Parts: sequence; C-alpha cells; structure tokens
Amino acid sequence: MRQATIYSIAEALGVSASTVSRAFSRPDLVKASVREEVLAKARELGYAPNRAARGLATGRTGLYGLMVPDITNPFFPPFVRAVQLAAGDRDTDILLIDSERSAAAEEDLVQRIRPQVDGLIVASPRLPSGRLKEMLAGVPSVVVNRAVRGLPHVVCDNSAALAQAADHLYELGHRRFALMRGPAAAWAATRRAEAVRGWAKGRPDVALVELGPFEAQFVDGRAAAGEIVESEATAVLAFDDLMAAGVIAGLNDRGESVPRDRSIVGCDDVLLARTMTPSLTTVTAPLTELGRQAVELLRAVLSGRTPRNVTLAGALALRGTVGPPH
Amino acid sequence: MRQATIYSIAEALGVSASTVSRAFSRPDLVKASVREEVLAKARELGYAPNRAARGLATGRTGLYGLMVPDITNPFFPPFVRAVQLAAGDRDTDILLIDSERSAAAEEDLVQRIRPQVDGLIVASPRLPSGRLKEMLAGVPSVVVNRAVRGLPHVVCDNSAALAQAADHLYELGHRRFALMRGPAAAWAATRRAEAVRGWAKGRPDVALVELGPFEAQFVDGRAAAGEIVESEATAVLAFDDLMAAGVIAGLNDRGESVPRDRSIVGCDDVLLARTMTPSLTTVTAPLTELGRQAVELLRAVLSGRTPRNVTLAGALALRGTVGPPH
DNA sequence: CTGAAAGCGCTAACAC
DNA sequence: GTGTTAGCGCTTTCAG
Repeated sequence: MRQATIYSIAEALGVSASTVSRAFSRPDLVKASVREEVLAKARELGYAPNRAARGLATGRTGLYGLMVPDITNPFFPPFVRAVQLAAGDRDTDILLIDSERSAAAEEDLVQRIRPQVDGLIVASPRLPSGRLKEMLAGVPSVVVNRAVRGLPHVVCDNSAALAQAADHLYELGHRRFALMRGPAAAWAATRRAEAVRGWAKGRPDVALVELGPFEAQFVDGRAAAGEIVESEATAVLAFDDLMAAGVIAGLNDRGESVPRDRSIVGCDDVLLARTMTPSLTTVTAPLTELGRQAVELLRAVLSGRTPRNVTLAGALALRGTVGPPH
Repeated sequence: MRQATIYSIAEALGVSASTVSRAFSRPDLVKASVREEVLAKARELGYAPNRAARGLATGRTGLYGLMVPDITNPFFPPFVRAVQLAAGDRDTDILLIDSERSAAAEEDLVQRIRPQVDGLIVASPRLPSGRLKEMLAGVPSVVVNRAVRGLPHVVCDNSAALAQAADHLYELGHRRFALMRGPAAAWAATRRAEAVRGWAKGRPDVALVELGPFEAQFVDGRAAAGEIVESEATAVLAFDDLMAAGVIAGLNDRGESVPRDRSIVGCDDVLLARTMTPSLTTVTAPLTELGRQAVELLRAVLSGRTPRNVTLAGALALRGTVGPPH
C-alpha cells in the first residue's frame, strides 16, 4: 500500500478530490464539518501533499535553493540554519547546494536547479559580478554578503566595527598594524581592507602593512605567521576568524604567545572564535538576522514587491586576543 | 519568456516531445543526429528538466532528504558536504532539514517531506529508537551515527581509538581519569562511555571518575571545569571536541593551563579541534567517508538490494593537549 | 527510430 | 459548497 493521495482520501470519504485539495489549500472554501473529516482521514492515512504535483499545477515548488561556496566554512552553518528556519515559517524547504568553491560549477548548478525552486539565495563571494548577474538573470534571487548593483542583496557592513577595533588597539598603544587581506576576488575582502585603510589614513603615526591576498583558510594564516613577524606589526587585523586562528597557531609555532607578544583581531565571530582559549577578539556578523533578511527579501522579490537591499552592521566583540603591545 | 520545456524544444525542431524527452532520459533510443540537435537547442534555450514533473511521472524525485539535529554543530557540515557530493555524482540534490534538536519536530518533518524525496538520511541522536523506527517505517532511509536494529545504518566506532587514547595517557603516567559523558539519550555517548569504562576495568591502578551526563555544548564543558578540578583527575576524556574546548576554557578561567596542568582528549576532530592553539588531541571521525557510505547505503535500499550496515573506525590524532601529569 | 496518448498528484477556473 | 474538467512538464506504453 502506497502513499496516500487526495484521491484515496476522497474515495474513502465519498467526496471529490477537489474538496480534499481545498481542505488543505483553501480551508475556508470548505464546510467545516467536511474539512474536519478530510483532515482526520488524512492524518489517519498519513497523507502529506505532494509538493511536486502541487508545484506543477501552481508553478511554485515550495523550495528555495540555497547556494553556498563551502558549508564547511564555519561562517555558513548558522546562516543556513537561519534561512531554513525563516523559510520553514512559510512552509518552504531548502535545497542546499555547496558549490565547492568552483565558479564554473555554480553556473551549471543554477541552471540545473532553476526549475525545481521558487527562488535562490546565493552566496558567491568570488564569481565576477558580471557573470553573477548573467547567471541570475531571470531567476528570482537574493545575493548574500556581497553588494551587486542590480541584484537584490543583503550584506554585512563591518567597516565601523573594524575601525572601532583599530581604535581600541590604538588606544592600547599599538602603532604598527598588519592587515591580512582575504581572497582578491572576494567582495567582503575588498570592503574590509578599505575600511582598515580608511581608518589608518587619518592617523599619520600609524603604520599599516598589508599582507596577502590570502585564501582565507586556517593554514594560510598559519603559514603567514612568518610575514607577520617580519612586518614587526604588534597588532594584526585578519580577514576572518579562520585566518586569525591560523596566525595564532603560526605565532605559537615560533614561540610567541597571543596576546602577550602580539594582538590579533578576527572577523565574523564564527563558532571557533568563541571556543578557542583565549577567545578571539573579533567583529560579530549577525548571521541569524542575515539569514532571516535574505528570506524576507526573496519573498519580496517573488511577490513582485520592489526589493529593498539590506545592510546589517557588525559589532566589535572584545575578547581575549588583544592587549597592550609587548 | 519563460522556462524552456521539452515542448518548446520539440516545436522549435519540428519533432515530438517524446523524442526530446528520450534524448535526455534514454539517449540510446534516439538517432544520433537528432539527439545532437535536441541537445544543442536545449543548451541554446537554457533548458533544464523539471524534476518535479519527471518525479510525478516516474515516482522518483531526484532528491534525498538529509535531516540533521543541528547544522551548527561542527560535526555536521563536513558530513553534509560529503553527502551532497556523493549524491551529486548521481545527479541527486539534497533537501536539508535541520530538526533543531527537537524530537517532536522530527516526526512531523519526516511526514512532511516524505513525498518530496526518494529517501532519507537521518541523524537523530536522541529520538528513542522505537519512535525512530516508527517514524521511518515505510520510508527508504539510512540512519547515521547510531545503530538501530532493523534500520540500515552507518556508524563510527571510536572504541578502539578511545582505548588507544587512554593507553597513551596511561603511558604518560596518568592514573586518575575523568570521563565527561555526553547527552544521556545519545547513542554515541553511551558507546563512548562504555569504551572508556571497558578500558579502565582492566586496570586496577586506574581511577575513573564519571561526570555528567552533559548537553554536549561548549558552555557545558566550560561550566564543568569545577567538577574536573574537584575530581582531581589529571586526564580528561570529553564526550566530544566542543566539550573538550569548553573544559579547556573553564580550566583556563581557573588559572590552569592545558596540557601543563591537565591533559584533555576530545572526540570527532571537528574543525575547531584543529584550529585551536594548542590543537586538540582527539579521535578523528571519517566524516567524509561516513557521508559517502550513507549515500551508498541509501542507494542500495532504494534499489532493493539488501543493505549492509557500515561501521567505520575512528583514529587517534595525537596533538597538543596531552602531556605528562603535573 | 519516432509520434500519439495516457497519466503521475494536484490546483484552478467554471459550472451546478 | 462542491463536483467537473483541463492542464502543469515529463515519461512511458503502444503503434507505426
């Protein structure tokens, strides 16, 4: 005996399939008593509507595609969770696509899942924005953590918090800063670098050494420790927490200790920033809110409302990896 | 102008829709020259098959449901990625469900997505196995990291590696051990506890203090540091890496340093175990292989082959958080 | 090798 | 309020 359908319910109850259908999708159109019966029988038979069929008939699938470059990057899980939570409120499920950090794959992927989803939430830090726009042309979609003109987006602006972090270090007495840049093609990396540069520009007594660009992985940070030491910077602003953790490990390899010998600031406030000892001073990204807003924005796009881009601000989280210069 | 369908292609080419359909699903049944034309036109029009429609016709949706209790737990992202990679090889996408650690939600969720997926891969550490079995009755599914009789499963057996870890500590001179147990309802927690108990039983000169059960979160580990100190154990076997990281933080709060004052071993080898300084001695779970095997097993279930349960062994990763007793 | 036609489960006019 | 009908995009007999 197979999955129940509206027909099996209709038959069992001696009503028409439409009535059963309506009992679910437009309950107000069905007499209360009948509706009750239908719902009861549905439960009894373990019926759940077939979204695929519904999708065919209505043109909406009840699925959002969520594309991330690397679910393994601790930045994304909280975001994914927030998206799925927000979508779930409206009875929508999430098709997760990990694009494996390959730009080429992304374009195929979008093409492939296009017909199965109502819309797309896309985190694609590296794809050139021209290609991103082509790829998403005609697809209801929202871009995350990257401002692309002409594409609805939700981004996190860390500039102010980053400047605050730098101020804090400055007040502690630091004058020589290293900026560890993230991937050259990444929008957020550019933004963050600009924020730090902008901050330094106003202060003639500050020296800013730029390092990188780096692939923003732990190993890259670790490998870069040598450059940090050579730079003689006493304070380091890393592109993200992963890099920051790497730098700390690398410095430790060389016998240094953080924050005793050098101060480190990360960015994003991912889980590992909070679980390391000492915990990492960093800029928190409101990932949960980011996810919610992304869903909200996609909903706006889908319903034809004019989407309003969203900018959320990061906040400085003072923790254990900064101190006065050695 | 909307999504291309087999009809738009058929019309453009003056062939029938069946031919177009076959060009994709049974290419061998179509004359090569025609097939080429169809494929070319499809590319030109940006055609991608509508899985929902195909699913309606064939009964298979090309979607696996993947249910995890908490995507935010660093154990899962690498697993999710492996699953999606393995599934993608066979042109199958992943419907991700984060059950939010609520058992009640899980049962509804399964019911709800049942019609949209070909099968389910389920990580549900806490649901009583009776209910798990009911929930999954009649649903092609694979259970992860939990052995349930009568349900196909892939698990990771850390017993040997845990014993090895204990041996290693023993050889370093430790005689008083603390075992921090994981959630009472979690299968893996029971298994791991048994492994450690079994190891200790053979050694009369070893004292084993059991702590917990704990919710396996960072904060729980941190809060438990007091108990650790009271226990006077010099070596700690934590349920998982998150707890281990918490313990280290908690000990640090009390002025202790790891591994100088106490040795800590985690379990799972999640990202944060590798990125902390010093890096965490732990038992690595072959998450990637686990994901692949889960997909493989589900495929077996779906094709009616008799599924062979899979057990993968963890391996001890000696790193920076163990040393001789103080 | 190709076309016609029926049907997957559901919804949405349109009657009654 | 409820039933009838057509059709969403695709696959799959069955003919030819």
